[in-house]
Amino acid sequence: MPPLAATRNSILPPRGRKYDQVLEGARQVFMADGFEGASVDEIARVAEVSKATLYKYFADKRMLFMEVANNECQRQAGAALDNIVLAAPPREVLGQTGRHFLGFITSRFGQQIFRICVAESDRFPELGRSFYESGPAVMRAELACYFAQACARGELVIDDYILAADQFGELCKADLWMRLIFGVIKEVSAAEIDRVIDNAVETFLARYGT
Amino acid sequence: MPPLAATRNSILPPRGRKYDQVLEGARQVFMADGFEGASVDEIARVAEVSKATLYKYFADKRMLFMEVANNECQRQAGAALDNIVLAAPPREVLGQTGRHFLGFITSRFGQQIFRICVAESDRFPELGRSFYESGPAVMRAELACYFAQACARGELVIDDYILAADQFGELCKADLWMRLIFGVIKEVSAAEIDRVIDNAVETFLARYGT
DNA sequence: TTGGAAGTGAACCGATCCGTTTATATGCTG
DNA sequence: CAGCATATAAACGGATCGGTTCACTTCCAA
Repeated sequence: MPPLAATRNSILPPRGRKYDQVLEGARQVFMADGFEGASVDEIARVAEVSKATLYKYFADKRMLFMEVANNECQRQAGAALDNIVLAAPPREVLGQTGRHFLGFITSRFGQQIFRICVAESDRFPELGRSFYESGPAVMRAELACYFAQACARGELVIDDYILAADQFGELCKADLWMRLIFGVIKEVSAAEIDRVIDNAVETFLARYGT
Repeated sequence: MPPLAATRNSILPPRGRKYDQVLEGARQVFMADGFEGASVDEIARVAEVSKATLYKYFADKRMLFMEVANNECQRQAGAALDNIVLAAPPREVLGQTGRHFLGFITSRFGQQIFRICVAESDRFPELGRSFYESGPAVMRAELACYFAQACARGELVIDDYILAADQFGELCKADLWMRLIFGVIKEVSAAEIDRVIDNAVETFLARYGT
């Protein structure tokens, strides 16, 4: 599509502020092409905004990227583990949590944000940390919190909640994630997810269950 | 070091062929800067070779990179798990293997090659697969092989060797690796490694031990 | 209506980089 | 010494990209 930019935003009245347009366009392009791969011109085009306007709101490409990344991290942290039922028995909680977790990290979106964070964490040292704090660290804390309560109820026996949470998280990946990241497989079937999660729960409870 | 290229290779007689110089220079630069970050001029400079010579041996930058990556993968696969003693008891074998594995993936080199494979597996679809096959897949197979023998001796009870191997590999990371990749921590202490590995073995044997 | 802020499109600058070319130098072989 | 393949330095072409500038338009509020 060479020119074609004649779509105009005639339908929508004033529409959201230009700032948001830029952010949304940047989100799309960065997610699709990474940091280096994304060109500011393309972002401006997708955002249906002139490059001059873009640079009125964001000092440079790095700042724009950081803003997008932080937004994504926060959004993701929000929808993380709302549905954890602290009173339910371990087997059920672990299964649900694991499935949710695995579902996210194997999603197209989860993969892409991980890719970018890994690739760009040299250029943006804060990016990796920020992502970790608002992503994996949150799940770890929530899970540890649940473990504490389950232990109090005598349903689990754990000395190091944090390490146990880490172990469960890792068990849920069980190579599925590795093969996805490296493109050995393109997607995972529901059956594979079930098998991995069930076995993760089984192994976890073998150690920590009562 | 601006010019400084006056070192000349006077000391070494004919030295390895120019081809190898290029490959070695490319290895250094790619490992340090990634694919996009590495400039061909810098590679030629580090390799102490003219750019024209470089392009006589390699069609383009991508080809050169693939060659470097494949070499690294093979080299790494070789030094993988030579020291696995198939007759030793599980607790010992798992501990040693886990320590070796964790040592590699937390090393500067292991981190860097992982970074590059992740970042560039869009551009080079074969790269990720190649790395996986000659890296994680090898350890998985070796471990599964050991499990089979240990089961035959009644030391372990495992129905799915592959999945068990994956689980152990994941348990060995236990968030340590994640924090490294994202730059949350810069290096891991020996004590942390011991703690993670010991707990990985413990959890694994709780499920599969006899 | 008017004036100023906000937005636009396009051109432009400087820098980087890949890959090629050219003119020269070096070293090996007969 | 002659001849040829190989290597070198340096420059260049073509392309991309980040970021700026500028002349022009649109919109809104006083």
